[in-house]
Amino acid sequence: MLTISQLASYAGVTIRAVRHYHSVGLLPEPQRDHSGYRRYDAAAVVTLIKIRTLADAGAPLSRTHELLAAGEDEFAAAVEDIDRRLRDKIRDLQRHRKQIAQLAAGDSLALPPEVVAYLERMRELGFSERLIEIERDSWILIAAQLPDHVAAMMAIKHAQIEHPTLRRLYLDIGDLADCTPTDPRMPALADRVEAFIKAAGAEFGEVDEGPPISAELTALLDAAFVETFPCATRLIELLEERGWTGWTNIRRTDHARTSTACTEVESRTA
Amino acid sequence: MLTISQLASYAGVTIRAVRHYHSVGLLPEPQRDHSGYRRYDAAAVVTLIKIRTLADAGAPLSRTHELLAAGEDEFAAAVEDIDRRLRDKIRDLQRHRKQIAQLAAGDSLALPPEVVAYLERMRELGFSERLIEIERDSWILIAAQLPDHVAAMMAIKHAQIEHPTLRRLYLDIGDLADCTPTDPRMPALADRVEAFIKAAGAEFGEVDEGPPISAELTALLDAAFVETFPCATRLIELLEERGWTGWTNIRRTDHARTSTACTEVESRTA
DNA sequence: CTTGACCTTGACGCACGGTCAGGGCTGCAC
DNA sequence: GTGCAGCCCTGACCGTGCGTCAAGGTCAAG
Repeated sequence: MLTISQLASYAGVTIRAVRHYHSVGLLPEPQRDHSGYRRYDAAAVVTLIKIRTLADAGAPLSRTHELLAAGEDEFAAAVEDIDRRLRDKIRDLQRHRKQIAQLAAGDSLALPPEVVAYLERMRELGFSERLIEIERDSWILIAAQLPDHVAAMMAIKHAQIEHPTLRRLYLDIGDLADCTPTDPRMPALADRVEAFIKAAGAEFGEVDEGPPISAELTALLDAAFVETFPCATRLIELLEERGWTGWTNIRRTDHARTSTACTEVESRTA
Repeated sequence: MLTISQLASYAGVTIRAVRHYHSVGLLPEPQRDHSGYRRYDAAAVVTLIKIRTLADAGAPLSRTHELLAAGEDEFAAAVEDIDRRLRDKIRDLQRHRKQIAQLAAGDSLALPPEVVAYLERMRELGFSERLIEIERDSWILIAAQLPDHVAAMMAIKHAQIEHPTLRRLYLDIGDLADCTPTDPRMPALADRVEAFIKAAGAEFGEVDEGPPISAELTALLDAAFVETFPCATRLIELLEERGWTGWTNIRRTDHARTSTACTEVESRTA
């Protein structure tokens, strides 16, 4: 007769596992000797090895219970089921590996590669880190909501950033990082923003269907922008005096014509 | 400002998950409004998306914590580490799948295919089910202890089973299933067992090195055998009268020459 | 005022044991 | 006899990553 540790070592499991199987009814409690110790026979070893075989093969313990008692047909069906779930798990893990592989540096965390490339380009062109960060965070949000539209929007952004006027505008906005709302450069900046929007509207015409950035997301992006650039509040005020509302999705105030899709995207600077 | 449900839906997680991240310190607790509700800003969405990105990629939450704060180098190292563990997991699961695939019918549970084939042959030859069961269980035990020796032992067993004298002996032992220790056939059976062992010893000569079935395992197998065939106790007694001890590893009593490896294996009938 | 949809904290549950804590038994050496 | 090492016992908490229920408080609309 075997003690619990002998049983465990025969089957290659821990004593704790044996007692666990007892507690869940997988392995029947054996007789006890005069001092209360469990005493096992060879059949217990066999049962335990079978349990481990099933468990090692990935079957949940709960099913192991039925499987030990099952006939050939049920058993075969159950094996197939377990196998299917193993396949699924493997597929998931392989997907995880691919995702992990794309997580190279900080910027690419949660971002598609087009956006990473765009942020790289911003760095090359000397944009302020603060501006790049808010841009990155904004695109994380957008990519999470509209993954299928990111590529198209990015193409436009890439084109824009090579446009000298707009680039100059971005650089100057980046310099506003720590300025106060009363900074003297603000009115001129508002004029330049307005001029650019008008020019863009004239150049690309009007398009009603644009990327469906929702009003809520727009508000969130605006809020993130003013959070990063406190004086942006003032800039937006100045633009409202000139008849524009919003920032991410900047438009003519109320009765004026709605902006085009292109200006929507083009005017996203943060 | 966002409520917890809005935050959760932006990042594609459940409210419960958000609160869980708070509780483990992954996501900082935001401000509360006048009625105690949590209020989030865009930065929280970004952090949450990053957390999910890492978690979806298979990083454990505990590490996610560090990863969010890590620099590029640590991050790259950590990613590699996670990837390695994913690979390991995949390898394990694939091994599980192979094992599962071998679990076709009852006999093969925890048994290598050679043994399954042997049990099949026993069935074909008309051995009693009881004998086949104890044989199967014995081999489960042996395979668990000495997986590398099973193939060699099985080769010998396969040869033995085709030997007419031994086969006849096995068949008769199988018929003892429900007999009493006083069954009149016992002495003759003991004589035949002895004769066979002697013949086998003469035929194969003596070999000192055999498969290392330990004394404990031998005792266990003997115990399992007498458990299944109660009258085996009597048979072993009769053999002891004739100068033999044990069963699985049957040998000359004390001073007599030790058995050869071949007889050890050959005499394993259960 | 009611209703239903939201929010809060707290706690249990899952699978599979690991790891104490607190105590008893056994056998061997001194 | 006594001390020690090495077994054994039960009971209970720990960890993962949340799901789910309980028992409320809050908010906006009808």
